[in-house]
Amino acid sequence: MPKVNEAHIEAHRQQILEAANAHFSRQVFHQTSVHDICREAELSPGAVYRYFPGKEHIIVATCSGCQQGISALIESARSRGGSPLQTLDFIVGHGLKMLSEESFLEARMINVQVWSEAMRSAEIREALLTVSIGTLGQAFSKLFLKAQEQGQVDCKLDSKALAITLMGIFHGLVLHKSLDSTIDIRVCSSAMRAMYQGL
Amino acid sequence: MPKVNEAHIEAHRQQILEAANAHFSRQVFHQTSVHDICREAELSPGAVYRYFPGKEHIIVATCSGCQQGISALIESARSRGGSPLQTLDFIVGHGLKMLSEESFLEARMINVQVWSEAMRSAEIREALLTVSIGTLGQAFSKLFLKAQEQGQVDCKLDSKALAITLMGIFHGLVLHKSLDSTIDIRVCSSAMRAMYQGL
DNA sequence: AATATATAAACGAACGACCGTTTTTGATAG
DNA sequence: CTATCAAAAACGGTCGTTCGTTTATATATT
Repeated sequence: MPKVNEAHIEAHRQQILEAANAHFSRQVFHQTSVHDICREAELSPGAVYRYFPGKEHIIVATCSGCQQGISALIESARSRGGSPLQTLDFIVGHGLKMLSEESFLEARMINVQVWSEAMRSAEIREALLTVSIGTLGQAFSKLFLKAQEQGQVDCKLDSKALAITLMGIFHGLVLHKSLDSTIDIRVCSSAMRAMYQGL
Repeated sequence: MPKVNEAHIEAHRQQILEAANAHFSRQVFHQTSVHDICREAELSPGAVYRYFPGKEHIIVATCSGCQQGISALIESARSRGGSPLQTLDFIVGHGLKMLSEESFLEARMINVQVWSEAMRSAEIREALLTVSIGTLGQAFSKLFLKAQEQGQVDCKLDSKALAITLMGIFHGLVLHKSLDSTIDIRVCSSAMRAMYQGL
């Protein structure tokens, strides 16, 4: 058997990760065995261990991968242009809509699990701090600062605090929606807007 | 040896739970073995299994126990009296202070773990929904409603939505503080107040 | 062009360690 | 003596991982 091309390797890694994700949304990380993942990916343990050094790395890869939704949302909000407040409204509105979608149920539950894993693994914690808090927080912070310069947000409020609070709301709502998928979180948008738009 | 005193039984259960908590704040639930808990509690497995039917029950008991802080805070806020807004400010202020305390680091981390366990165990999920979201949410909801009746909060906002959002902030901040204990979350109080006090 | 060889990938049974739980045994207080 | 509690060894089972083997294909040789 000749050496397989680089793209094929990445495809296999992706295939394993998808199989892992399929299980992670039904059972928790630590209730999912490597054999489970192998069966789902239709691969032998030997093959899986060729592409990942161990179960821990599969988990870490999963954790890193499940935050692309937020990054993508910010990117699309940025490219839309408009005033800082409009950008914020866009992120809040579409963020809440995204979290409310039925198809995001699995992603939400995995996200909560990832938080727990971060309490254990420094690597996962770093990834979370960089993306989920770093990127998002800085984006929000800048937007609030700009909005304050334009007089659209109360200057007495700390832009950093506003950013942390807004992020907190999102993460909190992810948790609530994971615990009870029947609650409607889209009604929160007006409350969130009241926070930064109360002139 | 005759049957031991009922109070003694509860004392032993508490001792085991404390030993479990000591480990849970350092290692995750599923990384701490029953033997670890036994060693910490200076008890044999046989003794531990006399007071708990299994590891799962120890985890559930821990989960249920780590939400007393919130209930106590609400109770003390209620008994203080004052206007709805004052009560809210009291809860927000003292809640943030509580979360910021160094001694709450372990409790915070365990809390995040509990959320993850709720994705797996219906029993834990129920407990969380009842206390952490039910009790707290209803308390907030009533306070907002009263405040609206008194014209202290914008009537156009949905009191339920305000309650969910405010809870979300708290839970989100628990997560943030667990990931990075250096951040200052007390500055968020003004942002939180702006949300419901923006007349 | 056909065959042989080298090499990389995949398989899957098996291993060893660990974990939650049980059971056996001994100690002790009434 | 008896009933209760605790200690400790041990058990059954599972899990992550390894490794000897097989399979498949690109390359070299004739």
